[in-house]
Amino acid sequence: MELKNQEDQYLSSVKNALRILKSFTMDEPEKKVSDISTSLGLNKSTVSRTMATLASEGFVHKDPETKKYSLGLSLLSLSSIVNSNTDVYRESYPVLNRLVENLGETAHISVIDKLEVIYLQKVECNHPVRFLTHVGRRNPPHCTSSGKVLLAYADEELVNAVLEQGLEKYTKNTITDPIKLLANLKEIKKNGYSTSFEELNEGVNSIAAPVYDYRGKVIAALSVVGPKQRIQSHKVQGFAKKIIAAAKEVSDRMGYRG
Amino acid sequence: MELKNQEDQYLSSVKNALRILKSFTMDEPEKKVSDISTSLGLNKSTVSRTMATLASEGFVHKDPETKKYSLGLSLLSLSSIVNSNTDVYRESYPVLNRLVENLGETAHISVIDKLEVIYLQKVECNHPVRFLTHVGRRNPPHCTSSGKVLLAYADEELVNAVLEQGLEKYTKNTITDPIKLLANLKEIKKNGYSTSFEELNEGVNSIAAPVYDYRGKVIAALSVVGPKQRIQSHKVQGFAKKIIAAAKEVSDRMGYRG
DNA sequence: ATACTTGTTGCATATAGAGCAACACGAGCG
DNA sequence: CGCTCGTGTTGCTCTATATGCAACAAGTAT
Repeated sequence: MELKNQEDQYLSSVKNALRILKSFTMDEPEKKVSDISTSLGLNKSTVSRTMATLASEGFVHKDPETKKYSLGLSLLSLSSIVNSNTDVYRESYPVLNRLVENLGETAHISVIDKLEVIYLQKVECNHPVRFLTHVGRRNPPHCTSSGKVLLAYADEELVNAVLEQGLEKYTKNTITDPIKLLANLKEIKKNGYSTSFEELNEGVNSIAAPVYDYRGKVIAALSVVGPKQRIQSHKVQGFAKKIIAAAKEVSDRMGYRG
Repeated sequence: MELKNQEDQYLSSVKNALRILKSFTMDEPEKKVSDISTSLGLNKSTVSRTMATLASEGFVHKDPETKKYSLGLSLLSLSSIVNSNTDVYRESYPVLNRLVENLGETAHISVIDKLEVIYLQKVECNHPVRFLTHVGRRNPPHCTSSGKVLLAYADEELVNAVLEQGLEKYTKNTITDPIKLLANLKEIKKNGYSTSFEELNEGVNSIAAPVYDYRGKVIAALSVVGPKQRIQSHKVQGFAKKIIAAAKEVSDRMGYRG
């Protein structure tokens, strides 16, 4: 008998519901039944009934006036549980706090999930903020300091998968040549930290260092982000030293011995 | 024909999946298939297949070593979208920042959802923190300053529903007598702010004020929380004045004219 | 006023999903 | 070390569910 199709073993109506949830984005946080039906290729009665079920458990909320759906507070509740169980989340918090006070810039902890960088933890500086990042946000790995440091220490197959999905150009500084990216990753591993100079957003620079677990595996990145006026090229060495030290401290608290 | 059972119109396999997700708690962030099967009354093969489907979309994660499931990062991503669409979340942020700098204590924005208080926004002070609250956390409304201020301005039917679900005692200061709570709510409405003196957690005090939307409806609470050594009874008037002013400012930014 | 779009819901039908049983694997115990 | 028990997976069967169609209601646009 032929090998079973992987998709055949999943519950299709549950899949529908999850795909509907994931269709909401920052750019489109409110959606109509008909829009979802069109974009996901599902019958409008299917979408309507699935939405009613999601709403009954608080996963979406229907605006009674506009009839549009948005994501519901049950997701917020569950997300607060996601992190509570993550060692790096808890152990990094005091370290990020001190780093932010020390450097005066916003700091994050992030990991790679499904070929993207996702921010688990954020401690903000006192400067007026522009919501460039936030916990839960996903970003491409090839043009963020977090992403590049995680790729530098990652398995070759993860790196290859990222290269295969393409290196999208976000600014004039984005590295889109695979050969140049691989060279950059090698340099990052040598330096022990990575940088991104306006590679994802104009005017925004960041520096990141690897966080190790007790087995010596790189499991997260600790990064600092700010405007290029405050994170200038000539300051990078001093910032990097402190960021590496902070990442080392988080690693130590994770049971790393190196 | 008899009136249709409300539950009959929901998709049962989607309901199962959502109930499984909601079964995870802070106290039990990791669960086994058999535990979920027992606690939710579902067949273990049903739970197993539902979990596999949830995992395929990143809503849960299976630890390959322990075989235990925990909530996945897709929930974190989606939760970051939940708030981006909330006016009070965006408008309150700079106000909370200034208040925290001014008072030196942690501040929140919260709302009532399904008879519970849920924290939408949190700005932390520089004191060592104990993770008493976090965004997404739910708390009972009858013994938190946020909850009490929201109840004070709420419809009678919401207040009655809260009374009907019972007033659980958390500390020796928790108000468990409905008559006393209603009297307290009346006083809160008169004063324009509420307090909680160790009513939910020992040693923790908080003060909250109502946030209005453009129609003059109370849609959120702005609160400040800290240890009783720093938020003492004799300081409440001074703190309350600043908290009311901050809540007023958020209300103004929401289009409130009052 | 009419036409169109959207969302809901009754109904029919096909199949998906639930549950059973068997199996594989690992843990615990004697 | 062998046996027992618990856990999780998966093949299979059967029925109840979920999907889609069509009709309808309501709102919007012309």
